[in-house]
Amino acid sequence: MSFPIGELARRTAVKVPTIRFYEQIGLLSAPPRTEGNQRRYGRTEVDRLAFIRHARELGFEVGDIRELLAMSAEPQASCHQADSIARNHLGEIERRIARLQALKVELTRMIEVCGHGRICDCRIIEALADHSFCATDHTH
Amino acid sequence: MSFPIGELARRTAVKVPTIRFYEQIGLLSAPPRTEGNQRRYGRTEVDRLAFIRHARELGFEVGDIRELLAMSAEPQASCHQADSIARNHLGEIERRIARLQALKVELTRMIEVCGHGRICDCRIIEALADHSFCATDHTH
DNA sequence: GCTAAAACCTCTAGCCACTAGAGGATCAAG
DNA sequence: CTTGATCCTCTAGTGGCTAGAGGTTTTAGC
Repeated sequence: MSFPIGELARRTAVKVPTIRFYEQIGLLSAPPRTEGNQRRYGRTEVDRLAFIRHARELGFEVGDIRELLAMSAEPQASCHQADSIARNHLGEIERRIARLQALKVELTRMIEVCGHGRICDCRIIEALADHSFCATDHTH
Repeated sequence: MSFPIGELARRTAVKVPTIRFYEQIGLLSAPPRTEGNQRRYGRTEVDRLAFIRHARELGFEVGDIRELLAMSAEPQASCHQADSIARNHLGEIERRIARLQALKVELTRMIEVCGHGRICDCRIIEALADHSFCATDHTH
């Protein structure tokens, strides 16, 4: 019914120092303590921490998670905001994918033209030195 | 022929504090100074910094760039190492793309099932709370 | 009841690649 | 010789943890 931090870590697959860190930044509230000052957790914290972990795995930032948690505490409110956070995040991920794919094209091209000889003939170093060799715009 | 840090920043589109930071971590060597202790740069530094910037834009880490710079200083050596750094980096990018695409699938699915009603009916919050709703494995 | 080991505690510092700001010196133009 | 832009160093902050020091509490076995 009441267990220490290591057990919470095992149940949620979140490391012990990370749990303490989440408490420090206010994602988890401070749990009751034993007389000897050790944290004791219950079922509630397992659920909340699993939620946090899952959202982090999906790439949500801590700020987003904070808002999502606040929303889930108000089940009568509109879910419009949750939807909007998720959509923004999706947009961000799509932008990252696009950028990485541009980089991939460029790197592949660079590697293909490598003569596998000496540095002085190598197009990799040359391509890095001169942006004008590039086909795509990979500036931030 | 010899210009201050702001001019180097303008020519390479690298910010002034970043240039000083690169000097601090040894990516750029310390340039000569005026009597009044201000840095003065020349053509060499423009090229080197442009190389660094381009490699960073392509997502290479500072450690990689250090090695690539060392290689470009030895034009007679084999370019095998440069090739290997670039290939590793490409692999890393491909892994990141794959992961982001899995996240995208999951997020899209989450957003589609949002009922646009109240939090208590919203599948976004529910999906975040329970990993078993997920179709793909997006654990690290 | 006692001992030993495992788990817990707090606190500080480190990671990466910068970025921001304070507080002061120097430079170039007019 | 003044003014304003640019330069200097230094410290601290960003995000999301992770690692380690140095010490205390808990728990299991005897």
